Amino acid sequence: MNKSQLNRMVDKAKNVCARSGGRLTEKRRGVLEVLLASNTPLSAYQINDAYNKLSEKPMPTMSVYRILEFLEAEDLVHKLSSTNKYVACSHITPGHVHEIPQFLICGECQSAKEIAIPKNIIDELGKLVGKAGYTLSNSQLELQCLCNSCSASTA
Amino acid sequence: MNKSQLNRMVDKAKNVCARSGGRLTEKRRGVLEVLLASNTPLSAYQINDAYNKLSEKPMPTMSVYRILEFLEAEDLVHKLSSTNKYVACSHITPGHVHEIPQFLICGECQSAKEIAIPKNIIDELGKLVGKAGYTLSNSQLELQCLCNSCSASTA
DNA sequence: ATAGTTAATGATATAACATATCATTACTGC
DNA sequence: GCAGTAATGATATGTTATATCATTAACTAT
Repeated sequence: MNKSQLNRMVDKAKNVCARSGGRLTEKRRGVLEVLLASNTPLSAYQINDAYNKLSEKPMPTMSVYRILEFLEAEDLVHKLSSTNKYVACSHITPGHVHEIPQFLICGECQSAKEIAIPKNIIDELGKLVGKAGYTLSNSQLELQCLCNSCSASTA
Repeated sequence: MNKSQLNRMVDKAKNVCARSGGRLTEKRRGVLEVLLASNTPLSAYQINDAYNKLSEKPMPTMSVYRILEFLEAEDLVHKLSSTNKYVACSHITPGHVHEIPQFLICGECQSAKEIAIPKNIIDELGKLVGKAGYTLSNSQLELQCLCNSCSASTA
């Protein structure tokens, strides 16, 4: 993502926060920028390192976790629980109705792509789940995949 | 799971290992029994604690991880990567062809149920993934749910 | 049966991921 | 500018996982 795209995203993020009364502070913005600039999901500690390289003043790890928590609540960031990594939401738009995010994670290059899974597939899953005596609550799917460029170079 | 069911499972597990040339040692059997006896998935450290309560000789954590790795390779145990917990496979049968396991995890009581997801749903997912420029590799779904008894008591 | 080999486990250290808690600073509304 | 709230800092600790080298157990071939 280039500089001007990044700035546009940050502007949108500011608006997302404004709507909810949240404050996109300097540090929160910094963490979000680190994620927006990254090609792959990052761990909290990786984010911390990246942030500290850019900023004069290092941030304690604790703050990174707190900030990630905030950004997740604003739907600006998602956590990939299968890999313990964090990724900027690819639909940062004020007023955007967030569906449950679904991710394709490349096992080779670690890239992650956020996709939408059509309602009918989710509904089918929901029925199955129902038959098994459960009810879907928050089903963020994280699918282990290979991306095309990695499967090309592997082959 | 009662004692005789457990023994049957362990016997089957022994056969599963025999087929692959693996050895179901005392300790590996102990770890598997801990998981079979549990109502919920357990972390490696919880397994360690449970094992150490039963056995005279405590086992180092490292061994638990190694044993879990072995049991996973034999498809006797699955790891839930969204919760970092381990669960005994519910289809321990020698010669059983393992499909990708799918789990429903109750966010309230933590119970996990292993289910099969029909091929057609997986195929639909696979098509979607293909359109996004990825290929499914190992897609163990872990769906966050509520089980019926928890949703009854919550309501 | 035993020496050589491989598999399994023990012991120890350390890395990676995450939360708890109390103190301090910064912003916000009056 | 003061009171109240939100954000961050500092520090400690808990939890999950891997690396590595030493030791013990089991299997194999002679």
